[in-house]
Amino acid sequence: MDFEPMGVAADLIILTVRDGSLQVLLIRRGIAPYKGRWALPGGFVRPAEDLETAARRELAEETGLGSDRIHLEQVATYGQPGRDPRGRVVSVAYLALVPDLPTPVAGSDAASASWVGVADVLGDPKRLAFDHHRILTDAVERARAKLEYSPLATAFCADEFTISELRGVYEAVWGQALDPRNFHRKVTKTEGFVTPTGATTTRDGGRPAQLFQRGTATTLHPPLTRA
Amino acid sequence: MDFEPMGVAADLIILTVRDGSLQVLLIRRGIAPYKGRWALPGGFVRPAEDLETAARRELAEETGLGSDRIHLEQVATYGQPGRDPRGRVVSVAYLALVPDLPTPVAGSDAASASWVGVADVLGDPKRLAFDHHRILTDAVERARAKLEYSPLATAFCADEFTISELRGVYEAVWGQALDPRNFHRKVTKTEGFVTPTGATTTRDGGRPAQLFQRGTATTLHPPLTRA
DNA sequence: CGGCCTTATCGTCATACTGACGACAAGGAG
DNA sequence: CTCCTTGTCGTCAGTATGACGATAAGGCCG
Repeated sequence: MDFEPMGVAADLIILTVRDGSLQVLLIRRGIAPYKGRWALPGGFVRPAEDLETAARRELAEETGLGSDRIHLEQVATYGQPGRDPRGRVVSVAYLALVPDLPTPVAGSDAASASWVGVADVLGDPKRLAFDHHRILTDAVERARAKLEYSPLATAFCADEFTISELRGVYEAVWGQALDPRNFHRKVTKTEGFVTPTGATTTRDGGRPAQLFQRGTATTLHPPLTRA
Repeated sequence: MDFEPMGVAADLIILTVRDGSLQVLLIRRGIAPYKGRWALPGGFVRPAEDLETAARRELAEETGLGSDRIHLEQVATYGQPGRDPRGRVVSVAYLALVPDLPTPVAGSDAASASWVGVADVLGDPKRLAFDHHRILTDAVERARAKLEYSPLATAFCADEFTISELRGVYEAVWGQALDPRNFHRKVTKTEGFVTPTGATTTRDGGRPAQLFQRGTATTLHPPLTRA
């Protein structure tokens, strides 16, 4: 064994859909380097801790979401020398998709954490500390791609949701309007995507809509398509 | 900065298609731990080295393929405590797709490296050292998935190839026969997938076949479909 | 209460793509 | 020359998609 020891961190890209737009949870750094800049939440992996465990711990610390039901997946690992001025740090990025939280940022240990529109952040490559702009870019692209062929959009929704709410997720993530009628047909006819609960709601206004929950499918055949 | 230093390694899943089957390059370990067992090639990332640079260096050492044209992509990172009995080692896995090499394993520094059928290896969870069985599983699934929506299959082919050779790649990777006529139609009608060179060859026997090279497309719309 | 607004949901139709498979082309082997 | 092998083109029916009309069923307001 002859290796250079390095720091290993888990960084989180926590996405949600709020007010019709895709938003990411960022923290404002209180200390150098990049003091005062926005950054993705994250922290070092502890000695006896698995990578995903570290990511879930950070997620719980930042959002209060300790549930195992939160969708969390590894996106990529970034290890360019010099990406962290403090030393050689390799960062494993995890993507978390959470529903619109009642409590914006509960139990956060970061003094200033807040939801920021993804479009705004991606539009300004200098907004984020470290190489977090690239990490966010990659993570968002992953999320966009996965909506096509997986039922992952439901991870942004509450346990029960209407088809329009689900459509709202697609529109927010893809930044593109979808035809309500074709979307409805596609979603309800794709085996295992959603299952009706039998109940209805009028919370979206207009005619009462059926409520659905996530189905059992893990992939969508055939996929939904972006423009 | 308060972190536990860890070793960071780059491991390679080098895949090729030979004799109609998907094969992976493995080395037989000469030292403990797991002495005598098969393992994925790999090694520690050097202090001033980027992760992908480390992976390309290992690839060149194992196969003699130093070309930038070899397709190399990061798959995932594995960091379970205890996955390496020597200490805390986090491993970043890279998937490499190479054409059928004239020289099987040139310039290898590993005494015994060889191509092994992926199906055989995956069928025996105890064949590989460390958590390499899982890593290989993930990498192969990534490769299978990417053939659907990207022109990546061409990475397994020489610069010029026939449609049947390309089909052979799909059949080997997916382990499934495809209809030659429908495959031909699909590939030649998908914009930017392949471009004819104008030449023909009879190396596959039968009627002379047109030769093609990779096109410029990066994704296939719509994708090819597995069963 | 009745009309209007909003969203939900169903239906139609032309077009595109796919899977199954017939048919013919064009070399090589014997 | 004939057969065998592989390449390439075509046909046809079934399925999915995009565009969009039409109707359903609540809430709101006067």
